[in-house]
Amino acid sequence: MRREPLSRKDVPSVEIGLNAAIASVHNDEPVVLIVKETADSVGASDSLPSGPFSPRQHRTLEIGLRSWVREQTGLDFGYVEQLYTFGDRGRHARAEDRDPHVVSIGYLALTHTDSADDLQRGSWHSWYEYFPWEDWRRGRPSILETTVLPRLKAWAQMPQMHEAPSRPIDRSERVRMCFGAEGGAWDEEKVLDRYELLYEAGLVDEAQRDRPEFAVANSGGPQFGTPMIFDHRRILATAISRVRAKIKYRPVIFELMPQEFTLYELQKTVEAILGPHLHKQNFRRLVESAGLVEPTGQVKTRTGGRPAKLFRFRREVVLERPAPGVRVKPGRQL
Amino acid sequence: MRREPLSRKDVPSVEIGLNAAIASVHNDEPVVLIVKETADSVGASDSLPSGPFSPRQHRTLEIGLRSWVREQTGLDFGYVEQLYTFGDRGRHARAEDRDPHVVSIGYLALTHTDSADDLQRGSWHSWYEYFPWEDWRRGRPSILETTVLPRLKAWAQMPQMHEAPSRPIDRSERVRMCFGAEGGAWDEEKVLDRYELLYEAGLVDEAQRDRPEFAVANSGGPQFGTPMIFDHRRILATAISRVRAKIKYRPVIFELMPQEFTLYELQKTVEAILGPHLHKQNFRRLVESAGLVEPTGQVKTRTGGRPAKLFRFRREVVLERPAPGVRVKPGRQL
DNA sequence: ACTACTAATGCTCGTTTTGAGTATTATAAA
DNA sequence: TTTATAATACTCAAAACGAGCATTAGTAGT
Repeated sequence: MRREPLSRKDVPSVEIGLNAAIASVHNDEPVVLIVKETADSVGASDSLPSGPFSPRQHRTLEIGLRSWVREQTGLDFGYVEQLYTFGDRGRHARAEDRDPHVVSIGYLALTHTDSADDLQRGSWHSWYEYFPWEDWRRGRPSILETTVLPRLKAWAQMPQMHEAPSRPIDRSERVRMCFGAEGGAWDEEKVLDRYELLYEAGLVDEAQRDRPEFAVANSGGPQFGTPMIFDHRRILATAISRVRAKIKYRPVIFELMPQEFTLYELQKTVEAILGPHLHKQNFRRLVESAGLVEPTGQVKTRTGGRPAKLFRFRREVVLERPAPGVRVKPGRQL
Repeated sequence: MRREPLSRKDVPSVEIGLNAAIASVHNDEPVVLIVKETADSVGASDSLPSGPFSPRQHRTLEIGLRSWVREQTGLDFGYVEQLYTFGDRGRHARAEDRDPHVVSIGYLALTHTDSADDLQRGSWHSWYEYFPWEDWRRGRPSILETTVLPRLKAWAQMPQMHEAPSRPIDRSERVRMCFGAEGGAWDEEKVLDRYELLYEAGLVDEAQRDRPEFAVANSGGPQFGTPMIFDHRRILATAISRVRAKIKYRPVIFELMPQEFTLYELQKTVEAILGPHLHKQNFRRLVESAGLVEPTGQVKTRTGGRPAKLFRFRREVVLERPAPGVRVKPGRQL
């Protein structure tokens, strides 16, 4: 039968939280803008700039987001895109905690900053404080062998009493899929999948916060990255996944660059995001032949060697090519 | 200064609408599940299955979505993913209409159906009823030359009084970018961009519904596709964009296939989604060498020619490859 | 001024992937 | 048996890619 319009009193209404993962790169280190927020009972937690959406004051969701960020940090950013809408701040948070229910919408913003920009509040933190296992800048991070994989394997071996016997993929398979153990390839885009697996295994602090009944069995501790308030670390993981995927088919990398840059600076920025593994000459061939950049005619000296030509982003490329981006192949090996 | 927690009475709360664009393919025609809904004042409009999210009854957003779809159509689907959260049902709807404010979350579901499946309510409609300019199955659709592009070009020429003089991209550029006029390539993924441009130009009926002051100047009429209730056509456009993009790097196409299928049936399904332009022999080489499928050993006779081997989806491929999908190049020409 | 060092840039080359054919084979229908 | 139709097999050139060597134009030190 057909659904009757709900009367005014029955409209189920919820609060909407807007959250911004604002990413930048500071001398080859990928960073995110963090504010400290006082959560209930515990001390100040790392938090993304965020605030509730109030339709009376904000004409659109994005305007609301920008005004919260401005108020909390003083930053005005350019590029922003919506990431995902999460239905519960901690996925396993118990029902009695959720009244009123909060739905959080995560956004990704990209911005170029240099030391001249002053934040009123908040500070830039490396991504890898929150996701140390994602830091492949100096090769495969040792935390994988010493901590992450052993704990995950132990979890995969645990008897699973309350779960359906015919799960589509079993725990070991999922560990292999997310972390590329035993011959599987490491996929730098699976940041969210890895975080969610660690959450499900009860290893990240947020899992113990949301499900205290598992705290003893699985004490994770700080070696699983710095925790964040509510579901903010999950939003940040989503943001990192999205940037890593998106620079391959959209020219969003230039949102992180100054107006003029050398090709090597561009490569270093890409590598800060994806992990370092690009062949310098081929990278240059790639971005030039794709028409992503054009020389400004200027050069930058004091590079330590031969002066480097300066380039700028060719905005017209979006008119010419269907999927302009730094088209590095998925799943290259390092 | 820091944001104080809002008191219970001040919590700005909104209604959340859950909307499902459920896609399938019925003999090489891409279809979406439509229900008829009575909007205020006008008659029954085409609508996506949808309903409000009520946290008391639905543990997660997705569970809420599934239960509305089941109630309204009797269908249980498998694969679903979130698309986007829209802050206003019609983007330019006037403020006084939005109380309480509705935020709609769009979902994409993919399902295989055959004639044996019976819907309790609702019916399958071709995508192209709503987006005739997207129908490239018989070459470039004539509606582009006869109707869409002339009207858009007229709009691009219009004096733009109230707009900022330094718009980053002007109207003509945007028409060219979205519709590939004058040498630009047609990008089959830009379904949403094209719909939003037509909305902004006041050509689709929804624009006139939301902004009656433009109705006279821009009467669009039914040649711009069948309109839908609220922002449902925008959600459908988002869904089509997403499927068209996603089958290229994730094996979601198999959600639309039966358990066993021939390679040509698979190709026809891909072409139903993307437009028909694939080279048969190369398509076969592509999916086989990517390990996406494996032969079942059976053959299908009465194909009209030589019997075709039957294949099934190799689920293991997601463990092996970082981005398994039908990796057709972006922006191939037909 | 000359030399050593460094990083940018230019170029080559073998391999892989892709696009576009032609040729062959196994059925159903006439 | 013939014919039509599609499935399947194979070929080949062009383009893209990965990896390396070679050259150049600066800086810093003598």
